[in-house]
Amino acid sequence: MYDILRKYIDRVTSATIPDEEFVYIERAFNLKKVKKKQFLLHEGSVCLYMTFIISGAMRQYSIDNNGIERITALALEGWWIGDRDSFNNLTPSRYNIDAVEDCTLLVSTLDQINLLKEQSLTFLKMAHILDQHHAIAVQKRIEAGINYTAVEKYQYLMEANPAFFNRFPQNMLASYLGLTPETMSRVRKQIHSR
Amino acid sequence: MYDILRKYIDRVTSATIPDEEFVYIERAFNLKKVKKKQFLLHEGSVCLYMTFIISGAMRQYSIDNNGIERITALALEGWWIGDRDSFNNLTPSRYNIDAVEDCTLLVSTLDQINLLKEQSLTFLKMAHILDQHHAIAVQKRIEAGINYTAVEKYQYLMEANPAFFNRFPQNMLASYLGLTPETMSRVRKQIHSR
DNA sequence: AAAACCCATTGATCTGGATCAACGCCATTT
DNA sequence: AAATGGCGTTGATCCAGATCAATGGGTTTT
Repeated sequence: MYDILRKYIDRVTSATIPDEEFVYIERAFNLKKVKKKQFLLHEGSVCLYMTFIISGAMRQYSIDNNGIERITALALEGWWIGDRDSFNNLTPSRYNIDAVEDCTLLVSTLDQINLLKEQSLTFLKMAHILDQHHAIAVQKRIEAGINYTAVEKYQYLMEANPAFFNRFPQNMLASYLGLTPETMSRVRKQIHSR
Repeated sequence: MYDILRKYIDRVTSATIPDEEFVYIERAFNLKKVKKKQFLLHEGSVCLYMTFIISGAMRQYSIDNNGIERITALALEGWWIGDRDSFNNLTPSRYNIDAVEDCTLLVSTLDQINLLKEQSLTFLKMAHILDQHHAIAVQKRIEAGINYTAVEKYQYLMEANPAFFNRFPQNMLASYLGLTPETMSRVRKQIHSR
């Protein structure tokens, strides 16, 4: 299990993490399995874990004033998921996180992560690089959300995260893009018939 | 000039940076003045500077396929501005950055920043905290862009960045929110008449 | 001080995507 | 094998916000 995380860290940092350093990482992360539809975080409670997905698919969403789900994040194996704000500041989260497929996870608490950042320079470096990647990806998502038409949003998702289309149902993708399932369906038809 | 940056770092890190460490920071940043409408970055060229604004107001924007400006970022004194993607990866930027008011800036190159992160642990810590803040702020902007109505977007901006309203013209705020100036004007009227 | 802009405002019209409604197809239950 | 419920599709209608157009005030330019 842990070797998947190990390979991931090596890849992100373009380095090979030494065994004696990886020991700290193993110690900081706990294995956790969740079944489909099981929750990792409930709205109103503090997000206690930063999670690395070994296998499976998860989603993060909030419930708006009209009671409908707004998906804010989708994640597959090799991705991180968690509410950064709640996790770092120990404040109640506005989000729910649950499993879309059965998942194998590696989870770590804030204390464990903070300790780890002091113990492993490689992990600190990885965290920093991830923040950069995150900032860039998120920048594009902002522009898509504000400026793009429905068709452009669909195309942006196909380009940015093609894997999502095989793993998440249409209605979740629609919610993630801020579209209704009906519009999503029509866009899909329009694009594939060309 | 530099003491403004110093106070900023102290505040963000909740610490007092020692003199001997701050010397490195002074060395890494250069003072730069730009007049209103002057450019700091042109679309197509690499973003060479990460910029801390001592005084003044700046904007970042791109030009869409129809030739209209899409403002992606607005920034005032005490804020950072720059295209992270282009800056870190030395790739051509899709954005323009120019001054909305006369500005006094502290700028630093990628090499200088990287060196500085090794020299000053406080600066590294600050960069890390800023990334956290950025991630949280940006999360809200994504949700606003995707889910909010025009009125809600206006309210979100009033809450998140009230200072913008005294410093940037309405049409820039409209572009930043993904609205037309006309809609912005109507929303404004509607909200203030209540 | 005129001219030329820039910017905000208001009105009229148009349209992309939401909403409402109905149907059919699979999967999962029972 | 029947029943149930989730999911995608299609059609009809509606509406928030865009677009088009005109006006006037303020500020910068000459």
